[in-house]
Amino acid sequence: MNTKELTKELMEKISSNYYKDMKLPTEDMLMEEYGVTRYRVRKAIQNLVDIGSIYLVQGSGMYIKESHKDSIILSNTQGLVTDFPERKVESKLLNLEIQEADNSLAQEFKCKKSTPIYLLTRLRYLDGEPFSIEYSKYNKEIIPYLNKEIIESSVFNYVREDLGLTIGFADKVISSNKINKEQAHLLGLEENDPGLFINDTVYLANGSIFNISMVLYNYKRATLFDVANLK
Amino acid sequence: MNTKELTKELMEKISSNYYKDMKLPTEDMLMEEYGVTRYRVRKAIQNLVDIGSIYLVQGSGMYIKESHKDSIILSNTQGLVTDFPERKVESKLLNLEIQEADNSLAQEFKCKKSTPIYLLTRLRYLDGEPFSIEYSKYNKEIIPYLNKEIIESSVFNYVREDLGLTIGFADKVISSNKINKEQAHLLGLEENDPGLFINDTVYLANGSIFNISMVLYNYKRATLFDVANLK
DNA sequence: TAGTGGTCTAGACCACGCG
DNA sequence: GCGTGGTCTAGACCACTAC
Repeated sequence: MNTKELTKELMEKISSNYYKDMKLPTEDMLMEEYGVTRYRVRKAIQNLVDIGSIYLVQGSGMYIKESHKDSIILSNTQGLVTDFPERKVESKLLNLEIQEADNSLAQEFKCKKSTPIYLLTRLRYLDGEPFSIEYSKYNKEIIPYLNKEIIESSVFNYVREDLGLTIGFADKVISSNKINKEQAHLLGLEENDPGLFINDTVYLANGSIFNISMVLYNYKRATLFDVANLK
Repeated sequence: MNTKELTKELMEKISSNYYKDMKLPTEDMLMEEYGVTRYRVRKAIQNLVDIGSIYLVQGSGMYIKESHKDSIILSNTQGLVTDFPERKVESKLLNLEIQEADNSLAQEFKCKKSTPIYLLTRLRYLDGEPFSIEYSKYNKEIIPYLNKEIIESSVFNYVREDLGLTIGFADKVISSNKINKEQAHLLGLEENDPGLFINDTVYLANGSIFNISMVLYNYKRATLFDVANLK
């Protein structure tokens, strides 16, 4: 059992309330139970800490935190479909076009000028109610083909599973601002209501930028979760 | 040179543009240069990745990202004073009282009922302009004494340096909502303008909760930054 | 294929909490 | 003082990029 498998195993045990005293077994016990070395136990444990599932106290033990399953967990958000596996996610494509990168786009994507870029807008629903509006740009040299079907399910899963690419990380800038009349209409809100915005720049594992998005979340429905390490 | 010192050293070199090709030396070179083992080099590097200073590409190298020094870096925000060392941070105490924990407060703090709790409100200025309003609660059994002077500088620094306590981590829930008339007046905004909210629960390294806050940021001035690991 | 970062082993010793 | 997690060493081998 490698680190990834062990992480998954522990995540499942935690979310199914297997550890009723809200404390994990000690490192030594996990090493023994799964027949792995301390390195793997600690790596898997670190993954759980990073997503806010548990916290560690030196000399004492590893404690399970309350679940934050209704929030978007910033440190590893993989898209709505993956973030909320138990809920109904639907997407409606509002606009799709291809544009050649001008200077500004080329700079954002760190690509050559006139590289083709997909521009698209999606309205996303969670449990049947409008949840977010997504204004996305994809480098077409990396993602050569997109269609309505892919866009209305999960672009990230398509990139990973069908294109076989490895997504690396995303830079996220979070802010709040007033929404306009059109956005309000789409989300079932009023003009000038608050909007929760995330500007994403998404990198493949090889360092190239394949996606830049602005996502506007319905302020009545979306909350974000993060853990800050202050040691 | 231990991991902490090496991390600091590399952070300083990065922020002073020492690495002009925007790439760090290889792990082997850093091991040699600082006379440390690979373990420490990789730990220090990981710290830089976590705060979004650099990103790593297997087989290629370690690349420096654009600085996000004007955003609050969520993964290690230590309070405004520490987050913006080059800018002027001022705080005005609006309210300070002590209250015994009722059932609800006791549950939040995981403390006994009737534990004394400090309640305080601060208006915080960045470079002379109103930046945020902070509604904070501190467990008085852990932080036995607070006064105007401490509150108007940095409570976190007081906790660390004067009380000698080690802060562990903070859970953060981020949302957006309308602000009320009083909040608008304090921040120089209009009633029902958007507000960027963070609800913090802050733990000591020993696992006890010493601080719970709601912070309302001026939506025209504050942005948050985070890196999501998607591998 | 050379050079880079990623995973992993098998240990040792340290720092902290808790009884 | 014992048991817990934290730091660290000195290696080995793997996976990926870039040429």
